[in-house]
Amino acid sequence: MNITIKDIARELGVSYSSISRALNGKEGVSDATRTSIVETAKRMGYQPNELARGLVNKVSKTVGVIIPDINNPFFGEIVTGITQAAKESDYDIFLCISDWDSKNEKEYLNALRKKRVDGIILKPARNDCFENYEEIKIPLMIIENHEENKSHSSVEVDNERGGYLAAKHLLDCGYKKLGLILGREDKFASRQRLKGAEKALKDYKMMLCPDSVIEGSFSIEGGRLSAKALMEKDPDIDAIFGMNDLIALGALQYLSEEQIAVPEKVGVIGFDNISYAGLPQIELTTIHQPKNELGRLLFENILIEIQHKSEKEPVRILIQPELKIRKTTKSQVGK
Amino acid sequence: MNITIKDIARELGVSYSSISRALNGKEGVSDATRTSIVETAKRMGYQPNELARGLVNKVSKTVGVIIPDINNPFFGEIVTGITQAAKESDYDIFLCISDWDSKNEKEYLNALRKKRVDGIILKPARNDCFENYEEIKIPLMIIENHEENKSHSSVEVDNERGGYLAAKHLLDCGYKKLGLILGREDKFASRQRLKGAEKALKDYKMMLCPDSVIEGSFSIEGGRLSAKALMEKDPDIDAIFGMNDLIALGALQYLSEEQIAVPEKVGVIGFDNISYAGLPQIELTTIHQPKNELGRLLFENILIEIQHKSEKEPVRILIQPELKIRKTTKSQVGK
DNA sequence: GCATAAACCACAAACGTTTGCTATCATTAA
DNA sequence: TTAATGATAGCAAACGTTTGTGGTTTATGC
Repeated sequence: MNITIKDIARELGVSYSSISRALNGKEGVSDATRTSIVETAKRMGYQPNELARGLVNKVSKTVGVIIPDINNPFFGEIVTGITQAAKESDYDIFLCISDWDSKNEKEYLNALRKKRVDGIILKPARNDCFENYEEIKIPLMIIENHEENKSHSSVEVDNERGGYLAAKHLLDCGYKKLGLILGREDKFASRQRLKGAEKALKDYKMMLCPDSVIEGSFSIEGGRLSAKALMEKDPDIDAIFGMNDLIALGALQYLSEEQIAVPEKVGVIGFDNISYAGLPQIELTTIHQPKNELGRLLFENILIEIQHKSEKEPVRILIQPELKIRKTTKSQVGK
Repeated sequence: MNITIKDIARELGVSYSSISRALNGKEGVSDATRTSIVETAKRMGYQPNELARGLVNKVSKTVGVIIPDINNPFFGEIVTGITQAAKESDYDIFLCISDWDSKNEKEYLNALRKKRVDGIILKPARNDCFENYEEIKIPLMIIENHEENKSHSSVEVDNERGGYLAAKHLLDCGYKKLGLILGREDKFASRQRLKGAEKALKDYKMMLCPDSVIEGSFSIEGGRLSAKALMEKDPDIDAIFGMNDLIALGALQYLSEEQIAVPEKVGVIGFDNISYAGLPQIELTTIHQPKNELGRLLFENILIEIQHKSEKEPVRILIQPELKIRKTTKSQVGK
């Protein structure tokens, strides 16, 4: 059995309210008793029961993080950023993997409510039914929020701008016919990036034909399959923009299988800049997202929401992405 | 404020003990009151306070997981396996990242104790001071336990066998002079793998010269640096065995920078078989560990320990690794 | 030496549950 | 009709904390 405040009280012959006050640095105990309490608490190996504390304080010093997939390094790095920031504030995090399934997401949301977490950081499994989040009365911080959800705070990269940068780069390289692979798991972010890409094309007086846009899944295998479908439908495509690096990696895999030269015949660009994209064997051109920083921001802002729970306007923090040119695209012409 | 059992009791005019019994499926309430209770509980959106339940039940339905680095896909996949298994048993997991630092590990261990987790799954940050774990009176499941720690259960791959398989494969390919890069973060696993490698060499009447064994860090950059140091010290080395895939990836990076042909001039083998090792651009030969399964086993066994907390002999579960031949080693001669 | 204030500390209620015990009531058997 | 039985339901204590209130001691000033 764990030793409690009462054990210490009995040991020292004082009331247990004094123990609590002494250990929490509150006034109302003399220095003498305080030190003796602190000392014997340490000697007896006392560890406060956070469940009991949480019950009376209504604070659990815990936040929940719901992400779709920890094996996607994009989320891995975000989680790293979150945990680093959390540790500095003595928070612990519940990790929940939704596997891109809103049913799981809902179940986790419920579980976290029962565990009385102070806040939740969430990447929506499906970015369309954010009405679900309304009934949660816990501070919520959303990773890549849907445009129309004005009632929750969020942190995200400027997806439209990222899409613009990617497409513009491809065109600057001299590629003529772009193929896009969207992610079916996150239609919203994908569409924003698509929107940016269309803007870039328009700048160049070009248009996207519907056949050049395809939807696949956010994984290497998904990217491979989609690239295959895309190229078989339209062999003239000479550049592929994958909505995340995993998809781009899959496209690269398909092209290598078909022995299509990259970047000469076909250029490839991704999104996220996961660490493996920088490997010398890969050298994927991509749009960089500052993932660790994103994680920190997420945690720091949920902390603020927790502290000013009452009323605070939701914030929407937008980070600027950066084009990271590597070797899966040709060097830009005329530069 | 969250609605409680008392609110329901007031609403229905029954005592709150009945509410508890009804909602937990215990006997002592008639079917009629039970259904009416269950119904209004749902209607009012009641969510039990798990902190309060934990306080009286002394069970939090929570396990802590302490790993060094979530960005290493090896741990990412283990965590995935753990969370999948945990979800099936309605457990939530606290994720803690020790960053290979035992100070952090200790702090997390303490935090988890305070939060009254039911069990802890832990990859030691330094596999040498396992005495620390003695004082924790919570069921513990160790990932790759130190040989001499007999007092805690563990799950691990047969590291010695894995090292043997790796070295034997290199020799079977015709490589003559092996260089090994150990991981300084996990000296114990590294040494076991080294031991296996030495055994293979002995089978071939060969020996390892001390200069061919170097210690680096478990990261791509660490592998690159170590490979460089190794080859500069002894340019005759024609095969590198990295103690994890990250190190091997770093070695590959160095070799590519120096334009040394892989696998013709130098062969490379890793350990873990992280997903990126199978990419067509990489095709790293490695020793496969069934990471997802490992995660499941870890959770299933901690559950058993939790349930039979009293006295149960610690178990040591050993999984067999498998050689995964790809393209960073020559094809085996005479086969 | 006494009144007053300040400092210290103990008591008890509260947080939201679970659960052993007891009281009530209806049912059944004698 | 009565006593015994069994099913329901309520009471209250407990889990380990925090904290408002009030009581006791000590110091302070006159």
